[in-house]
Amino acid sequence: MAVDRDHVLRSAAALLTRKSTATMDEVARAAGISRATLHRHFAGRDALVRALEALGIEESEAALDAARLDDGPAREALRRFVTEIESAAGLLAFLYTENQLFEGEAQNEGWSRIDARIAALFRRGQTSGEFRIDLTPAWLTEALYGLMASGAWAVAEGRLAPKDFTYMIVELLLGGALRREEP
Amino acid sequence: MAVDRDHVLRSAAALLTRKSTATMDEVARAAGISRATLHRHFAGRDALVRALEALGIEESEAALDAARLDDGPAREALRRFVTEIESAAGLLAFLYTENQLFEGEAQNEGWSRIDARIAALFRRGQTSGEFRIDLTPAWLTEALYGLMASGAWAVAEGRLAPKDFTYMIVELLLGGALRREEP
DNA sequence: CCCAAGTGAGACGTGAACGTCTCACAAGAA
DNA sequence: TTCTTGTGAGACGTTCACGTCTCACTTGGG
Repeated sequence: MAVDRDHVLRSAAALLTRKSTATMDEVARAAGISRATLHRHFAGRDALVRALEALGIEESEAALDAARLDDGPAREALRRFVTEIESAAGLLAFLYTENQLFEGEAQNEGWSRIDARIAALFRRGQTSGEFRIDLTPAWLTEALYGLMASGAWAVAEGRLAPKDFTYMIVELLLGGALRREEP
Repeated sequence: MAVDRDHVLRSAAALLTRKSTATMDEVARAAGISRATLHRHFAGRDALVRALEALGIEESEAALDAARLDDGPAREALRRFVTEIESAAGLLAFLYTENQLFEGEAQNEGWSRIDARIAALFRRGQTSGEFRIDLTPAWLTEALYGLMASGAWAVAEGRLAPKDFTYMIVELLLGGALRREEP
């Protein structure tokens, strides 16, 4: 009888990834509940987005934990992270663009924590000599977000096979498009 | 007296890059005209977005022409293209996300032409042995869009210096994050 | 069995943005 | 100067999604 809050959030995430302007009614139907019930659990669209944001942050931090960013080569840590985050990539792509229009308002501090952890990984790679130092950790972090969003949309629209998601992102981010003699 | 259509479009592009949900009134004020006059030139929000789309396509094709994609090493052609497109990157970032919600409707064929030309550049680079072949031209094209959007937003929000825009995008896309002994 | 809690369906009022319209005014052309 | 054209300001009605509310129904617990 009781609505599964987590199921509602994941349905909403899946829908909003495809159509970021979906109405509350569409969100409710996608979750298989009525608009009234949706409002009983989330005061309004804003509250829903905030809940999705919290979910996105939670999943990101879980992926960061599972990827053990401090262990082994930075490149392998990055690969583990992208593998872990894949299932949440669509949600993150939605939140990434949604954040663009929160102009003025301070962004959730959770994102700052996540940014810092990812940037620290790139910095560690630079310090160890694994990564080049002319691309700043902040930019590499930003680029990772952009590639994840592109990858998530490409998968959603059938332009990229889901199984290639991690490989394409990690290989491009780490190795770039240029062919190299020595791997 | 007569309104400068091009000026209106560029104002709208600049505003919508920052705030994609801006109202027609905000767009009008940003261009320094009244809402009534804006409606005299663009029947509605949809028509405005279509006009912006046409502008984005026009600027993209102009950049493609100016970059002479068929000349010299593919990597240099790519660098020329990103340099040429930089001034329109914000507009393209807006259109890139806006396209996500045109589900169902066929996208403007102009984008198909542009996609094809960029993908052809990557394919040329692969054929010549310059680029690796395990990353598909379609994905490299998608990734380029994603990085341009990330770059444009990062610049708009002050996280990236405008002068570094081209370098960061091209270097990451071509060379990746890994440090290499031989350049 | 009965009751309480949660849900679905739908009505209702609200507010925002839209698109249209009118009218007065300013600028350039005749 | 006079006339024409385009603009600004604002009023107006419409649409759409929102948030709230009611009421009947279902489901699970006591």
